[in-house]
Amino acid sequence: MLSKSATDVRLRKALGANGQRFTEQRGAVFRYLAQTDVHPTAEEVFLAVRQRLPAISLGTVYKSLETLVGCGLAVKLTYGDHSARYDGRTDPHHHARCVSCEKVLDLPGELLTGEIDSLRETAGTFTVTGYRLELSGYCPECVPTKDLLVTA
Amino acid sequence: MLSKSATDVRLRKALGANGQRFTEQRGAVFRYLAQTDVHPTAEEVFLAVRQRLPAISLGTVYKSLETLVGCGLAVKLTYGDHSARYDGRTDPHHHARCVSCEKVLDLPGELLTGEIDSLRETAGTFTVTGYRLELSGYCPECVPTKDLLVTA
DNA sequence: GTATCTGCAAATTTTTTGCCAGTAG
DNA sequence: CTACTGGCAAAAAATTTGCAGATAC
Repeated sequence: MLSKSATDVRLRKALGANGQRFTEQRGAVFRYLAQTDVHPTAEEVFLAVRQRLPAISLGTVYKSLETLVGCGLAVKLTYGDHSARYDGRTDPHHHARCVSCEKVLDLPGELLTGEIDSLRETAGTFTVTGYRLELSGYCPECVPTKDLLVTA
Repeated sequence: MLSKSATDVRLRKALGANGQRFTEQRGAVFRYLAQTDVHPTAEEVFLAVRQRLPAISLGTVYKSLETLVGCGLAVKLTYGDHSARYDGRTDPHHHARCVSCEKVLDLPGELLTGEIDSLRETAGTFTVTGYRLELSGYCPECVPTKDLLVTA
């Protein structure tokens, strides 16, 4: 994990490149995203960041998250039924989502780079700029018994 | 495309297996989903189905779609910013989403079955039950010029 | 006949927006 | 200085829910 100042430097640089300003709020949101691996919702980011910055509002968290996404410092993920989640890791990797507790785990990425390239060809006239791969299933804590798996 | 009656038979069978009843509304929603390839939102399904069944309500469309998903006759997809979309194709295939017009196109599937199996191993103690792969980019109608691609 | 379903409207949930005061550069 | 931002609260958008009457089986 990067130190606070290194994280801030990265943020300032990315914000500057996009004509945006560094603020304490954006710094706190980014610092939280960069050091967690739980892929939090906007609400969860709000609750966490509020402990350090009690005056921050949920609206500001939404605005800050969108700013980070716009600067390429975070990725916005959406899943089946619930609210959007944000991922501070921008290097290529995949996700595994637990259909029971909705937790999202990271998987080692780049495994499919070659396969994606061949799929890109099958896409024909579609211009591919990115992709997303996600496994679904049960995390270790939520694995149901065999019986439940069959009947459910 | 299946005839209306064959589609209905499939629906009745799936509903019955799940202890649910066949209704005109569910039939109309499923028939529409089964014959389109546009991955409509609930609202779009509502507008389309209402032409045949003017009295149907948006709430009923939401309920019907969830019922279909529960019976395995449709898949619910969610994307970056907008509302959920429903896919009546249940055979394995992938999607390509246009980041400009938000259209969702189908891609030939099963190309990655083997790769997913190896990824499954890297998932460790996570029990994989399914996966989703989606390319993002520009559809033929929305491809920006090279200049725009560089600066945007 | 009776449990399930529909239509309607109200309620929830999630996210966005407008506005004025505050602040970064 | 003077845009760009944050806080607040209202609004919008998407989806869910409760209930009384209608309907499938």
